[in-house]
Amino acid sequence: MLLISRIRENHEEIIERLKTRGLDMSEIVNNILTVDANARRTRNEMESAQAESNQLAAQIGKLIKEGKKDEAESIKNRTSELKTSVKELSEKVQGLENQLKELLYTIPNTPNVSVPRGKSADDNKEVKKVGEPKQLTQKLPHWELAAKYGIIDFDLGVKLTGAGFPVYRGKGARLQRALIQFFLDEGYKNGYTEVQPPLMVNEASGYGTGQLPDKEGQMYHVGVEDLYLIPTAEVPITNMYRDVILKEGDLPVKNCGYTPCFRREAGSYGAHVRGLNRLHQFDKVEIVQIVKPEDSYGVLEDMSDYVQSLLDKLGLHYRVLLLCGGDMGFTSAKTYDMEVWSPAQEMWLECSSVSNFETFQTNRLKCRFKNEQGKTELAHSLNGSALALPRIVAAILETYQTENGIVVPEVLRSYTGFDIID
RNA sequence: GGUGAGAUGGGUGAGUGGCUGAAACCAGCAGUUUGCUAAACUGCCGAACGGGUAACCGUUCCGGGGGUUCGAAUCCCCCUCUCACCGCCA
Repeated sequence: MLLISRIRENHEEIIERLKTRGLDMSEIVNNILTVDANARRTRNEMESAQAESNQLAAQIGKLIKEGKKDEAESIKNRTSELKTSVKELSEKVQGLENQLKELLYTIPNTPNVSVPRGKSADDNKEVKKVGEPKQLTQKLPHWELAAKYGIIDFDLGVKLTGAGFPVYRGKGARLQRALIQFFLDEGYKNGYTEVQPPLMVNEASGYGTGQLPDKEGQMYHVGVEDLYLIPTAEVPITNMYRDVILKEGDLPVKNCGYTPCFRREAGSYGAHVRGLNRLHQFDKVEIVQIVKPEDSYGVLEDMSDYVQSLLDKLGLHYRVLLLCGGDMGFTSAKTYDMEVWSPAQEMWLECSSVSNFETFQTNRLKCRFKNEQGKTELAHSLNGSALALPRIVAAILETYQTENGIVVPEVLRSYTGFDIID
């Protein structure tokens, strides 16, 4: 949620920035300004009525103590008048403030100045490409390799649960576990504190990171207990800092965590969801940072570099995209996507997304810190996948396939305990 | 699932109708003093919103919502959550 104070001060600039997303929000922004002015004026009226009423109530108390009952009674008439007008005004204020909130919820984050204009993925800017597409003598897609070596069983998952819930077995399961461990160890080496959060969250957490109210349909809902299965570790890990005032010395907060992620992915179908490309349950290691505002863009680059270092170590061909305004998430001010090359499908697969949310999340979360002047100030929040497993597994299987089997990348061997899947 | 207790500021925890935005203690900040990785003493120390250049002023907030009252942390109703004991159980 954008800060109302920022809209008051810089509404022209905000409208301009939002054009980067291909949106014209001028009408809504102007609407907000009117409603806000209205709400403030009404609130002022209400507060002065309350102030008078409070004062009179204090007087009455005093008079009663002094035994001047008659005087007290005469003042009571005036306070009951005030009481009704306070009630009316407060209802009006509440109405206006709700209206304001509704309007604010509809405005996405303002893209940073470095974000390119654009409407769709076609307008994303490739900022880096590392490696070359692997030249393969055999070129089987990962789902065929998975079947050939018996490491991932999609049909069995359908039997147990449904499409999008694969069963990993044998070396497939070990490879999964190796990747998770590798990513967590790398995170630890880079100063991230590991967290094992709950896999279900309550409604308040859903609102905190913005999954609720609009993206309700994306999450699995456990009705009996009214809880949601997490779509990403970002939800519980970021919500740890909901309603928290950090000390300046606590920043930067650097957390990483492995969790399974659950996504309904309603409406997805077709060839691009084949195999591991899109699942309802998948594993991911997430990194989250809470930082001082002036540091957040430097940290975004650090996090992006860190994610790239993982892909480098795995020896995969990848590229880094700076997302254009139209392709960025609602809450992000700047996002880099990392896409890994799938040599058999001959397409790029998104495997990480690193974003700076500035105060968009922390405003709703009320995640603040006390700055040097002793003032509480909203922190900036960032997160990124480091990394999401399925597409990495797909890329590894396809990239390292040989006639003799799939060669395990060097860095994983101490974790897997084997160097070839055959 | 059953029974009982509770929800107060960064933490512990007083407070049963006006003098309480809230005692005390701890933590934190500033200073004084003695000086060796510290003690003693003094002062400050919640948040949000609005107004003012500022000092400052006003309003709201004691789990959430509603009610009684001139006046509610304190009384009444509803909800949520937490804890303890019992039952069940990885």
